[in-house]
Amino acid sequence: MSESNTVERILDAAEVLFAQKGFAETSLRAITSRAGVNLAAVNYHFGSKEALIQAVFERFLTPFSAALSERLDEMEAGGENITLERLLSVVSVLAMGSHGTDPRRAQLFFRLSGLAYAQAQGHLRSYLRERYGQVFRRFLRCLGNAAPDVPPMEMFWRVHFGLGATIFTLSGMDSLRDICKADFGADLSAADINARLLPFIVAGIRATPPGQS
Amino acid sequence: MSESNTVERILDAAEVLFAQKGFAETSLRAITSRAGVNLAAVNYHFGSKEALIQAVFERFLTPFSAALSERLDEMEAGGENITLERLLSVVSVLAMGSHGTDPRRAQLFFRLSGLAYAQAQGHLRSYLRERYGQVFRRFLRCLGNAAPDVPPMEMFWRVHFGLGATIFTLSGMDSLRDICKADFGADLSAADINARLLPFIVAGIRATPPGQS
DNA sequence: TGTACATCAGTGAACGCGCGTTCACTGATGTAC
DNA sequence: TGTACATCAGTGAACGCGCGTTCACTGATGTAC
Repeated sequence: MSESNTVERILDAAEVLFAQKGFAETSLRAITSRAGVNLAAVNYHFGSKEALIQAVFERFLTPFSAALSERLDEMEAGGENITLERLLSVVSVLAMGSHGTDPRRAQLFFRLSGLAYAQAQGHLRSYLRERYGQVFRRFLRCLGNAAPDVPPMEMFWRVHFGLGATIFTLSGMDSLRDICKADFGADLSAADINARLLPFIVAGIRATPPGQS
Repeated sequence: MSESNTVERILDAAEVLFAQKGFAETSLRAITSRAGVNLAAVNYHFGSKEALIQAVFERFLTPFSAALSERLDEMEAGGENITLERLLSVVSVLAMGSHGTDPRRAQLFFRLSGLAYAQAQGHLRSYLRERYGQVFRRFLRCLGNAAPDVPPMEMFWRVHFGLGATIFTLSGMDSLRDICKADFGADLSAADINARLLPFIVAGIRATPPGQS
């Protein structure tokens, strides 16, 4: 392998611990000790804690956004009529599957995204925007084509509403699932929750915009 | 006043700084220096940083949940038909207005809630659940009555989806508003965004549940 | 009315601790002549 | 083939810093006799 094993182990450990506790609350000592590597290795390989955080996101998002781009290419080339449901389920499947087959990875992904939005002082947010903004805007355009009744600006907000519902729910999924089990006796999987999210978001996006008949 | 001025000033400063940076990233030195009080005053009045965090939430949520309870009493006593739109707009108005008339306060509230969900290691989340869970469950029951076609468990999830959309959007409102202004030339107020959230959530909650005709 | 004591908000300085980062160093591997 | 040097992943120990918390103390106000 061209990448050293140490780098991967640091990223694995950081991913889990950041998702569990947050960025500021996770020390490099905790990460390196979990990874079984020397404390100084983080600064040796990444340069700083901040750069490590970005690297964790990059390892998640780069394959994801590449796969999304590719799927969008295929769908557009196919000339088929691309529905809202289709677009959202493609994203959902890619998010769940583009990091190996471990569904726990996908949950980490959403937890980290939630943290990133809540905590990031700017460095992370602007980095993500610059790095992945293009794919995001393309996806937004596809959504607009699939729901031509919704004006672009309305769509912009509704996508963020849906993103918020997704990130918030999947980021706090464990405790919500516990409550659900205690109150309703139903033991839901991540896929079950996803299946509930989709119709909610589709209906929200399709809602009659305010100030329209 | 029975409460000392120092206590209020600490809470004011903590509220703003926590919302700006997060809990771990905000030091007691930053808070006390902004408040213009002695560093030791936080531990004197609150006992610890953790207790200060809880106190910040309590000052927000206690008047809010009391006002919500009261409004629900009124509505139920009135015998009127309580619609989904009505319920959600009551919550929205109370959240916006129950902390004086300053709309900036409401935005802080959502930012803090987002942080609480993302960061809270448990102490804050379980504290909030214990302290305000009853009002929340009552509100959930009202929603169930207003949309009898949605099964209780489905409603549980959809309310959290809507909560997620709200908290996520209003918590990151400033930067989303900037993007919206840059991309669409529209300068939206918090009230405008709220007006867009409401139909999205109502439509999402009313969506045909999966596995139903 | 005067004195002794209790209470309490607030203070200034220091405490020990864990943090991210740095630095001189090791040892293995590759390269040039 | 042998030797000298360069590169590079990784290490162990220490650095200085900012953190939350503690503690002995002050000064004002209230209370008992």
